[in-house]
Amino acid sequence: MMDTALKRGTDWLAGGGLRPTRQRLCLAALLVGDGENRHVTAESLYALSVTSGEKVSLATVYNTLRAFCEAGLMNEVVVDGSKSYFDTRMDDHPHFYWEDSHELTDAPKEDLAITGLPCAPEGMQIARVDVVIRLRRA
Amino acid sequence: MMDTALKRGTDWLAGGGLRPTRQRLCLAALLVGDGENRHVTAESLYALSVTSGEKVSLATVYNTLRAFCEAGLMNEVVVDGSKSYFDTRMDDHPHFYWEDSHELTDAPKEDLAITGLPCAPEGMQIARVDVVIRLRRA
DNA sequence: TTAAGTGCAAATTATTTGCAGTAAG
DNA sequence: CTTACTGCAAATAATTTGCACTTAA
Repeated sequence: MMDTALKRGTDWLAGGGLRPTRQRLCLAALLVGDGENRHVTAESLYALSVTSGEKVSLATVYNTLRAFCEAGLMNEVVVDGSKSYFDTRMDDHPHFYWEDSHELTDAPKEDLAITGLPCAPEGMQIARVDVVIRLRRA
Repeated sequence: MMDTALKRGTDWLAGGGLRPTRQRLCLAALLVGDGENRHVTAESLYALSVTSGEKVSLATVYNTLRAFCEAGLMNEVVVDGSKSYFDTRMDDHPHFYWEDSHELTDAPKEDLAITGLPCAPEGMQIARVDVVIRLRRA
């Protein structure tokens, strides 16, 4: 009997039309295995893979995260000039960025709305609107 | 008679309580000399200094931009994981990020409003809300 | 079989730092 | 004077790439 995390990862990969290699399955299971959405950096996902016993090389983690984004399975979120965060949740939603711990989490979307968004300039379209709520210790 | 750009730069520096060295005056004049607000990267400001004839070393441009931010004269804006942008405009306002040219410009603020912003979690306060409108060629 | 995927180590890019020299107060 | 500031070159940090090897289809 196939464990749930692995199955979820397999399905998720298939959804992106990506070839299910050992390393991709491992990372997919770590990312979506519990059905929750997750925010990682290349470094943090690499650490997870090491802990899980199925180590994937750091370069491959980078390449794989990029592949997942290109396949439309994840989004890259930019909050901090120094690192890239990757989010398994695909709908447009705001983020909390914890300035002291450098962590990224989802912010409740429910009631948030942006009104009076400027029109895109001539010949351009709005690809996405990123909203990052920066939190500081009170 | 002191030229306007230089005077503006001098006043601006004084406002931050920073010692007016040759290099800081040069960069300040390039940044606020025309009274407009401006978006630069360390690299682009360095290039400007070279063109202006008053070259400032790249490392000093980095250190100086950082000093200007700490003095509350500029803000760092994060849009792209690979570079840091610095904005001379200090009020909270949205930005346009041109995905193909990697340029950052101000978006009209007038009518933009965010409603239903989630409350800051326990013990935290909202330091800032960054809104980046990503533009793509239509 | 065969093109896509992988690991490693070396290469890049953006940024920071150590330190000896220079200048502002 | 004396402490902050500067420039350079070397150091870091995050990410990418070249290339020989492995593996899914």
